[in-house]
Amino acid sequence: MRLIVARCCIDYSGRLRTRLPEALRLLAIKSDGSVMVHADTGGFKPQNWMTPPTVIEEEAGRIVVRKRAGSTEDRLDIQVLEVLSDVTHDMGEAAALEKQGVERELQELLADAPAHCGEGFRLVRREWPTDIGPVDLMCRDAGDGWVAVEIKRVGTIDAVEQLTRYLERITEEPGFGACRGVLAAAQIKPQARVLAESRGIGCVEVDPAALRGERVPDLTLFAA
Amino acid sequence: MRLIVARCCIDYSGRLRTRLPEALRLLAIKSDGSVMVHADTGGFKPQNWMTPPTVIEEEAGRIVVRKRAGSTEDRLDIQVLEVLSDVTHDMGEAAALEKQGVERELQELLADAPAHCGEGFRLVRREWPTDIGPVDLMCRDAGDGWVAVEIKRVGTIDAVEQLTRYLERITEEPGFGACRGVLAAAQIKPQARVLAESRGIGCVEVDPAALRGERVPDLTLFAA
DNA sequence: GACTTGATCTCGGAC
DNA sequence: GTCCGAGGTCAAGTC
Repeated sequence: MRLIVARCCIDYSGRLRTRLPEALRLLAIKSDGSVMVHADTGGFKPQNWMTPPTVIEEEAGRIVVRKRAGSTEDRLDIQVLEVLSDVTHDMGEAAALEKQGVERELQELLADAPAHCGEGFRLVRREWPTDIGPVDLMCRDAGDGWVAVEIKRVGTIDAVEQLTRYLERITEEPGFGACRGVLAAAQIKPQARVLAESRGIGCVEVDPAALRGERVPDLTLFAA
Repeated sequence: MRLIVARCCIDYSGRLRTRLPEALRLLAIKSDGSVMVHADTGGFKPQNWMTPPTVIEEEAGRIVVRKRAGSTEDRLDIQVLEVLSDVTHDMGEAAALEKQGVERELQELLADAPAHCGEGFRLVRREWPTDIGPVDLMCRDAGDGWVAVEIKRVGTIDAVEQLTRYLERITEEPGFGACRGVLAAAQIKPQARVLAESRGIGCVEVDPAALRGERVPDLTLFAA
């Protein structure tokens, strides 16, 4: 990785055009050709960047980064006015990031314990297919009625729209005339709740930590 | 800005939990408290990061970055095993990025030339207010009928949903019973087009470059 | 302060 | 290849 601290001004053209006036910035060039332009503020997002594959041309006082983007070209034109530092480090291979706690995990937990989505719910199938995408969980309720469950980490108005589209499709199929909808999420936004209730869609907030803890049920609870 | 190149392993916990095994990485700490962890590959997104405001604690072989996140805490725990470089640069103020070619520009161009959204369209108002947000352009068509125009750079299924919600509200108002909807975008996704047409919403693809070129109309076209 | 929308989003998965 | 959905989205603007 090459790290350059320099006074520079930068023009980008591609899907849009931008200009960065003269200032001190960090230019970072990764060994895979990634280029980032960072100011000393503004969080993790660069002011400008280019993802691989790139072509980097360098001459006195100027670095041009180019990339084919379909029929057109992405171009980062860096005018280097003053270099304060320019160092390169050989960093070898990086290891991949391991994640837990996202939507997929929540779906697995609720598939194992569908009653958390509603009294007496039993799982029929995960990823129930429709022609506009899969329903996360298809269940039957205590009275054997069909229930489509949409799972999100955060339940928003979009999740309600998505579930509504699924229900439109499902209720067109024979045998599903009475299919209900339930939105299950770790957190449900108030406006999503209002929209859901106005459409007869149920809302359930679930606690991932509690579900995780239940994964091995305490069978002694009902013993003795 | 402080730039550290070090062999390290990192644990993040917050909305989710992640682990990064031992490897050489760049640790960048901005003067506003932003922290980024970059490998030598993988584009502009850091493997881990923390946006301001943060609290950074440092002791031998360890950097802990913390942040209040509601009732819980975000925490980046960096075990530093070997430091190859550790430099700090004073970078002063950065200048803001100036953009052109995004949705706002497209709205301005179409407001100046609403006929590109449909034959004989005349602009009544930009940002027409409804109680769920503003309609980009409210127009009347050649027959004086109302038309709500939603503008996107890329027209997706979400844009159709958004316009549908506006139309639901507008048609509830007296005098708008016949309001039509048109989705105008530089590019419209096929599935969005299908959904739009199934709901009676029109689709128009517009070329920003052509609109830009028309901005100063060639009046001599009709002269002499 | 909460919520909504846009983004050079990025990234992954499915068809 | 194209499209759609998730994201520790981030960040800006509005209510």
